[in-house]
Amino acid sequence: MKKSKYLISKSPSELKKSEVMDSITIDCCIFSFEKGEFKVLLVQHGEGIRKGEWGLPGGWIEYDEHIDDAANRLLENLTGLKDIYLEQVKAFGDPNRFPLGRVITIGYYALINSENFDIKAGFTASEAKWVKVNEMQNLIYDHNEIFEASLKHLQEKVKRAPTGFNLLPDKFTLLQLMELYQQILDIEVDKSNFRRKFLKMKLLKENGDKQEGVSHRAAKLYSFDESTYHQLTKKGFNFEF
Amino acid sequence: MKKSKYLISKSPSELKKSEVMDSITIDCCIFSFEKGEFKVLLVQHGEGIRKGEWGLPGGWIEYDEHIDDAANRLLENLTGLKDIYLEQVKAFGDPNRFPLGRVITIGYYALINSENFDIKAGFTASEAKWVKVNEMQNLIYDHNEIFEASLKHLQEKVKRAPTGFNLLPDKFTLLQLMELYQQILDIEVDKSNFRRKFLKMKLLKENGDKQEGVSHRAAKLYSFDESTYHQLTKKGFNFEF
DNA sequence: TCAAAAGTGTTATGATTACACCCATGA
DNA sequence: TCATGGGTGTAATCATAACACTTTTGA
Repeated sequence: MKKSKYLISKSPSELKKSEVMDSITIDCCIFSFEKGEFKVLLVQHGEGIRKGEWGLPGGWIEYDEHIDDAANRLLENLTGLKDIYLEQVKAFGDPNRFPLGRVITIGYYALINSENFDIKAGFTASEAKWVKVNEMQNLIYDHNEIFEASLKHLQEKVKRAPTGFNLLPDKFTLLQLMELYQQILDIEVDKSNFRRKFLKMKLLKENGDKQEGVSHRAAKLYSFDESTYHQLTKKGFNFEF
Repeated sequence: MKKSKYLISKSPSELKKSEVMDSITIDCCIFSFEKGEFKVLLVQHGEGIRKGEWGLPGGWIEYDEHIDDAANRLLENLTGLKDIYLEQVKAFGDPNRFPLGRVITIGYYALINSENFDIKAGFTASEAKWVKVNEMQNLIYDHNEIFEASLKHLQEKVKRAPTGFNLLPDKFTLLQLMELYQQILDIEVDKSNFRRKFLKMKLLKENGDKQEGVSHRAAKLYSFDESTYHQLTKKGFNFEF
């Protein structure tokens, strides 16, 4: 599928079944947390009437493809990564959201661990960029609305399930985790209280490793203990701070 | 729009722009709480290959109509009620969810106060029925999945915003409210603790009225105080029990 | 030895839980 | 007077918030 999402060359009803769905698309907020900064990936539109403007990456859905699979395919094409954490936000259906015809879009968000990610896998530097979540610019179409809804959805999710781990490397320090929560939720938390609360949950396991090459006391490294999470998942967690 | 949602007489691409979107629909869980019972509205399909089976009410989206407006229109046609509480759940996009072609559906749920609702406004008795949420039967297509997702969405919503009031009449007793929470969340709560917690929130106002015609001590009637809610809404509520 | 971040301890306050108990009303 | 639901009180326990404090490390 080489066609740009935003270039409609024929009217939707001329498209054949064997191609893609003609009036519905996917748009995706890809979040990352790199060097303590919470960011989203934007792409520059290379074709169509809004050429050069920035928006969220998106694409069409193939006729016999699950919408979740379409989002995963899009993500893999863009980043080269498989098995990314992905969640649907909702459908956006203002009839005027897209100027060239009636197109409903389904918003998704993805959480990637930018450690093993190379933006050039999908794009050259001029076509994609990371921007800080709290410094979002004006985006094409209704993409600011999609971004806001995705962020809100992630904030709610992160408060009741240990979702944030998907943004961190396998091993991380407690203060990295704390910084992550602070930035996603846009709050300040007390270090001591954060430690106590998180450690009490038994979701983290130590393996004796410590930070290396830092010019201060080396912090213990933790990893997320999925097994105890699944045991406790029924009860309903509360990650509020 | 007289066409049944589930009867596709022409292939989607033959439909004209001036009609409806051809590969996307709305399905809606309509919840009510009547005589202490938490229920959903099911309709019997009158046309198409699955004639006679039960499912959620649904319909097409017009070409120049917002999806939320489509859901509202559907709801009004069905119930005769305007300004119903309505929320989108998500899109459902399994390519095999609908046997006659590729149709993605957007799930919504509505909360109605069955006091001022007459099911016959939209349907005759043989075409629609209320079923208890905890006694759900097998439904057509993927409607069980849509129902489960809607219920979960409502459960989450009700825990962090005073949403449940939409299911109650304007004036209600504390124990009716408690019964509602118990049924939506499928939990048991302590009467005394429920009272204390809810009253401390200042979301309820008394107006001196009491129950009438009951064969036990008459309970005070409360109503939801929207103004204090909006003052406090920033802080983020916690309705967990 | 100093800065910088890691990590610990303490206390007041408030929320939650699990009870037992009393009250008002119509049948 | 009794059944039925309405409504109150209390004490133990647990969670949270706001602090001050100590430890380790490389430069």
